[in-house]
Amino acid sequence: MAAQRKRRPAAALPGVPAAEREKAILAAAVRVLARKGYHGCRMSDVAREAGVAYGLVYHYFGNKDALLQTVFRAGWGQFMAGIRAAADPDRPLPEGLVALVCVVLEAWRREPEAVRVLILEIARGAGGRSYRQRLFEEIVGVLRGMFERARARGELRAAVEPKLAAVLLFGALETALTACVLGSLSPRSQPELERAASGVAETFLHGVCAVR
Amino acid sequence: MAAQRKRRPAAALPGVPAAEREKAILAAAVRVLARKGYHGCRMSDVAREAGVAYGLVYHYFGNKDALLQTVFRAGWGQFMAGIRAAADPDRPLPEGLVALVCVVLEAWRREPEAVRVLILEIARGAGGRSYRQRLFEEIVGVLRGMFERARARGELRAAVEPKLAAVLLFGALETALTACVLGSLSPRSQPELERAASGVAETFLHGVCAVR
Amino acid sequence: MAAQRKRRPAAALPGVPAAEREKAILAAAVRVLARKGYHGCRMSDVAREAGVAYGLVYHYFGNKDALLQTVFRAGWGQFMAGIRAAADPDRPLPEGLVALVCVVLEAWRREPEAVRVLILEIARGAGGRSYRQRLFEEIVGVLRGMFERARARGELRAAVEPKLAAVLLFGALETALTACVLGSLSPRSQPELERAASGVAETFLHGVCAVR
Amino acid sequence: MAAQRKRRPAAALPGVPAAEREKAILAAAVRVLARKGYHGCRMSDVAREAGVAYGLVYHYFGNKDALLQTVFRAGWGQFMAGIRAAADPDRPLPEGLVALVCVVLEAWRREPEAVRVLILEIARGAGGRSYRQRLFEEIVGVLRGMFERARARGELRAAVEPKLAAVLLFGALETALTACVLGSLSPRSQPELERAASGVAETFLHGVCAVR
DNA sequence: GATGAATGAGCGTTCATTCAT
DNA sequence: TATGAATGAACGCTCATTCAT
Repeated sequence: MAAQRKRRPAAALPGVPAAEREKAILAAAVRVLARKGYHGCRMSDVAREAGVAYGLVYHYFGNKDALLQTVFRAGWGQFMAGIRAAADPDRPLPEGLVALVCVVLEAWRREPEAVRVLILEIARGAGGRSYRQRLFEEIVGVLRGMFERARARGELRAAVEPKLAAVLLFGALETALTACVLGSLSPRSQPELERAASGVAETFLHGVCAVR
Repeated sequence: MAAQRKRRPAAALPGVPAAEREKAILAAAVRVLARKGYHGCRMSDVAREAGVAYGLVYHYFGNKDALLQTVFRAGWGQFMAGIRAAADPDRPLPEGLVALVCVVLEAWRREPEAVRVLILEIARGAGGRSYRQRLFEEIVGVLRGMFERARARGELRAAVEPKLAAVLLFGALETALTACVLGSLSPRSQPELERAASGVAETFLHGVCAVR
Repeated sequence: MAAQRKRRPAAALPGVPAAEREKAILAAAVRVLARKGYHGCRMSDVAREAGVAYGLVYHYFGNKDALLQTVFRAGWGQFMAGIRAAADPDRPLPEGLVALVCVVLEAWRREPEAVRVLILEIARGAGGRSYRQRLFEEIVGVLRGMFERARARGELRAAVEPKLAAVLLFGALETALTACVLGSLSPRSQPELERAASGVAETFLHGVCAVR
Repeated sequence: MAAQRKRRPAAALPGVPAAEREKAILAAAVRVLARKGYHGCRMSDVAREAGVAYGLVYHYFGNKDALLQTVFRAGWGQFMAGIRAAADPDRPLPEGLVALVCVVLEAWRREPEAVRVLILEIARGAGGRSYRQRLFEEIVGVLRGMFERARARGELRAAVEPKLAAVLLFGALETALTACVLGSLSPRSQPELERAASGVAETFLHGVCAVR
C-alpha cells in the first residue's frame, strides 16, 4: 500500500558450503580486528574481508558486539584450555612453568593474529572493565592454584605468596607475548621458542639475583 | 521595536587566569579518559568537564588526537622521569628494584586516574602499534640498562639475559599496576605499598623456587 | 569420511492441506498487524506467526504491499457487505440506523483485532491519501444513499443535507469503534452492545438538544 | 593518536537569525510530515526541506521522535486551547457547539497542513496506543464537561448521556476535519465555513430525524 | 511447492571539526 | 580570546526481496 522500498537485486552465491560462511566471517573478524583494533573494526570491513554481504554478518551474529564476543570467546576458550593443561598442579613446578610459557609462545607462533587480538584488543577494548577483570581473575586463579600446590609440596620459597606469584607470572607471560607482538621477541622456530621459554621460566624460578 | 538579535559577545570570564584554562582542559581530559576510555571520550565531554566552551578545546589543542597526545605525553614524561630516577644504574640492583616498584605503585596511589589512563587506555588502545612499541622500547631500554650495569657489577646471575630480564620486569610492573587498576591489589597506605613493593622485588630477585 | 553437506530438501509438510497455508498467512498477518501496527509488521513476523517459511509468504503474496492489500481487502469487503446490508435504503431510517451501529459494534465484538487493523492501521496509516479517500467515499456513499431515500420518504428533517448526515454518521460510527479500541467503550455482552447501539442511533436521530 | 576521522569542511551560514532555525526546522517537519506521513518522514527530508544541515536537526531536537513529538505538542496545545475556549461550559449549548465546530474548521482553513498532521499522522502513528488514548480522553473530557453543564441547565435531552454525546461529538468534529482533509468538504471562505459549521451543529443538536 | 541463507539500499544517530560572531 | 551553532561523513543496524536448493 504505502510505497515499499525499491526492489533490489539479490542472489545467494551457490558454491559455498553454507555453514562454512559462519567460520569465514569469524576468521575475517579476527583478521580485521588484528589489523585495525576493536574500534576500528567496522562491520563492513568484516563483511568485505569475508567476501560476504553486509547483512549476512548480522544474520549470523546479530550485532557487532556479539560478533566480537564470539571471536573472543572462541579464542579465549582454546587458550585457557591450553593454560589449564599446562598448569597441572600435580606436576613439578619447574616443568609446569616451562610448559606454561611454551603454550603461550606456541599459541603466538601458530596464530599470531588471533593472539594479538586476544592480548591487545578484546581483552582490553571490549566488554568493559568487568569483563577484563573476570578474565584476569580466571587466569590468575589457575596460576595461583598451581603455586599453592607447589608450595604444599615445598617447591616454593616460604616468602613467596602464591597470589602475588600468580599475578607476576601472568605479567611475565603477557609481557612475553607483548614482546612478541611488538617484535622484540620473535621465536620463529621450535628451538628458539624453547630457549625463550626456558629463559622466562628460569628467571621466574630463580630470580635475577646472583647473590643468594 | 523590531526584535533585536540577541547575541552575548561572551567575553572571557573575568575570574579565570587565562592560561589556567589549558591546564583545566588537560585535567578534564584525564578524568574523562579515565571514566569513559579512549573511544568513549568525546571532545564535548572534555569541554563540559572543564567548564569551558566547546570550541576552546580546539583553540588550545587543535584536535582530539593532539589533545590526547598531550595528555599522554605529560603523564608519560612524569612517569618516565620517576622510572629513570629509580632505575639509576649505579645503585645496587636490589635497592633499585624496590625503588622502581615503589615509584610505580606510588604513582598509582597518588593519581590512580592518570595511571589508569596511562596503563589501560593510551598505552594500549590508542596510537597504533608503532606508538605503543616506542613506549615499550623506551621503558624496556631503561630497565635493560639497569640490568646490564648490574651484571657488570656481578649482581646478576650469569644465566640471566639483561634484555629478557627487562622485558619480564616490565611485565611484572605493568601487571602489578593492572592488578591495582582491576582491584586485586590496592595498597592504600604507605606501609601496605612498601610491603607489596618488596614482595614484587623479592620475587623478582630470588625467584619463586625453593630449590637452589 | 569427508563431511557431507547437510541439506534437508524440506519437502512440503505432509499434514497441511496445501492451500490452507494461504489463509494461515493471511490470518497471521492480521494478528501481527493488530499487535505491531502497519510499519512494525515485518514479513518475518508474519511468517513466524503463521508457522511458515520466510519465502513462502512471497510465494503466495508477492510482496509486503500485496499481502497487506489482501488482508485489508478481505476484511474491508466483509465489513462493507455488513454495512450495505444494514444500510438498506428501503428500511425505515431509525431501524436502519440501529442496524448499522449494531453491525459495526458486532464486528468489534467478534473480531476486535481485525477491526483494530481496519480502523487504526490500514485505513489510516497505509495506502496513502488516495486509498483512504476511496474508502471514505465508498462508505459515505452508501450512507448517503440511505439518507437520500429516507429524505424521499420524508423521514429526514428538511434542514439536513444527506451528504453531511452521511459524513457525520461515518464519524459517529468510527468514533464509536475508536472508543472501543481505546477502551472507553467495551460492550462485552449482546445486551450491552444493543444499549450502546441504540444510544448512538437515538442521539443521531433526535440530537442532543432538549429544546425543540 | 589513532587516526581520527578525515577532516571535513564545515561552515555556519551567517545571515540567519540564529534561533529562527529551530522554527524553520519545525515548520519543515510539519510540511514533510503532511506530505509523507509519520514513517515516511526522514530526518534527511526535514533537514533538506528546512535548508539546513543534517546534524542541525539533531542539535535542536535530539532525535526523530522528539522532533515529531515537539511538532505535535505545539500543534496540539494550540488546538486544545481553541477547543477549551469554545467549549466554555457556561455558554448556551447551541452557541458553544457552533463555536466548537468553527474553531475546528477554522484551524483547517488556516493551516491545513498542520491539521492534517495532527489528525492523520501524529495522533495515530506516533507515541503508541497510550499516547493516542490520552489525547482522545483529553478532548472527550472537555466535551463531556460542556455537556454535563448543559444538562444541569436543562439544555440536554434527558435520554442523552454526556459521555456518549462527547464521544459522538468528537467523532463528528474529527470526521468533519477528515472530510476536509480528504477533500469532500472544503470551506474556502468564511461564509462557507460558517454554513458548514452550523450544519454540523444543527444536526448534532436536533438530530436527523423528521419525526418528533 | 517450500525453505531460509544471502543481498544491499536505506535510515537514524554520532561526533570531530569549522567558523561567524 | 571565547563561544556554540552548524556541518556532514561515517557507522551500526534493519528488513524487503531474491534465489539456489
